[in-house]
Amino acid sequence: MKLSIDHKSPVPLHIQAEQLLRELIKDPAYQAGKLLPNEVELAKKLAISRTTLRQAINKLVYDELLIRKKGFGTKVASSKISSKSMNWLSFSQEMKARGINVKNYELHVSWVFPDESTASFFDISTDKKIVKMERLRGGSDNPFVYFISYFHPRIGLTGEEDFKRPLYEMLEDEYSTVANLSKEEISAIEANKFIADKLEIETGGPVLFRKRFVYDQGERPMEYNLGYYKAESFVYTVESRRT
Amino acid sequence: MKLSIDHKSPVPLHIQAEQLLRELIKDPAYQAGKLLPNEVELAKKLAISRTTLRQAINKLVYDELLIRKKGFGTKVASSKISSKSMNWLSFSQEMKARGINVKNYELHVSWVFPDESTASFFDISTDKKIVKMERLRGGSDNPFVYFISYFHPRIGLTGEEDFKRPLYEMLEDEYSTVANLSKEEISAIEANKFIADKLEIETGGPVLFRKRFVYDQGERPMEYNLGYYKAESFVYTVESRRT
DNA sequence: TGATACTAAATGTTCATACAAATAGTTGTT
DNA sequence: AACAACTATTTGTATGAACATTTAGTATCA
Repeated sequence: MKLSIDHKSPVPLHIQAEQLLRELIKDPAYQAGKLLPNEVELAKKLAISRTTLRQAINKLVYDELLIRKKGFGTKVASSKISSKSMNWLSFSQEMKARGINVKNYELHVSWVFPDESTASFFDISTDKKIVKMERLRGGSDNPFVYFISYFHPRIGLTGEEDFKRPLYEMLEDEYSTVANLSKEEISAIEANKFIADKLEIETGGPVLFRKRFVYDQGERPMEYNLGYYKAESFVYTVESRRT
Repeated sequence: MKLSIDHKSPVPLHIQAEQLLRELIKDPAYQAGKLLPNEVELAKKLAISRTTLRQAINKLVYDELLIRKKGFGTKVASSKISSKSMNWLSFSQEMKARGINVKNYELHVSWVFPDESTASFFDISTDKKIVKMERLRGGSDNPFVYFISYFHPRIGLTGEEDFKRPLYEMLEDEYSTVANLSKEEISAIEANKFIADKLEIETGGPVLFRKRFVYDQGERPMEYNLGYYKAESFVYTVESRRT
């Protein structure tokens, strides 16, 4: 563990300083409430300007890892929150764990032009086609979720893959692409006619809508997933703990 | 609405700039994706240094209200109200951080007999009254969430507390009760007549429903909270990472 | 047509410097 | 002992300057 700054590295100094601080504050003394070295001294020691050092500290303050007190000092925030929920089961695995047998009602793969928001997330242009996958899935009696997935062209999907396999397993095996981070947005919406037909409910009825932004190991966007869940049949659970 | 900086005000310039930007980006043109004026020009126009202006912009970028793109420009991030770290911040604090003024439309505290599931969660009998709090809250124009909270008798609430204060702050200060673990269930449901009336929507319309089971440091149940969010106006966000 | 090279414009990084404001402790006074 | 005034330390605010890097479009050339 290097606790110094490399001025020749292409990595910006404030990023290096931030990482260094993240290591530094693991020290039990700091965890116990000891004040960090003051900014002027620390900047001098690291051979960077106070401005640059503050940039790093600010980031950690934003992230609620550090607390500053004007005229006094900076210390580690006591009870840091970590709302990391483990939600890394695939849909089919998740259902299996609940004792529900997943049935695929529809599966459709196509090449389409991405819309604005999709292109923006992938950071590509809108006039280059990408792979889109649509799936209608559910229990043995009736469908209860409609998925739409878009994949980043970087992955190299052809559209001819075996999408009946668990998706992330296939991506990992065949394309060395591993999902690492998922940002999700859950909301309640009215079913439009299309979705209502698929889920066999009434138009205007409640639907749980989940957007997933999935990133690979390099924090690069890899999948954009939309899920429309029939209300009542799906509950999203989250567990978060103060540590 | 003043869109200029007062250099004589005791309010720091970067705070003023931040507030000014929050107003500025309400402009439909910016909401539609128009780039903000570039930093050098804008700083000159506001008669502050670029460094100070960047400090303000950085704050909004961190709050996910703005998106910067190196070599190109800065624009508004298109997204709705979300509850990113809502898990551990109070509702009002979270809204405040996003520049939304929270209004309390209704507040009602009462002593009631718990129903079966509530009593079961608290592990108490159903013939002992507990404190129930109901709140209708929202923005300046209309309500968008209805909360119902039940508290474990162990806490010792009298029902006479100042519920206008941030809830967890009050519980910590007055009753030494600290929330430590939260289990949540999110689903989409149809609004029944009662909820529809409160949220000013149609009966049967979509509502995002969140159940929270909150535990204290000793993992003992302390609060049971039900939240009914008006659809479209609320998005629940979760971020999870493989570790 | 299509690839390549260039360029203006914008954000990103870094520095040195100065003064303001709050804190916690110390010193002085009653 | 209680209160007030002072002080050293530390973070907060603000400036201006310079150069790096990336982007998106334009111009050039094969």
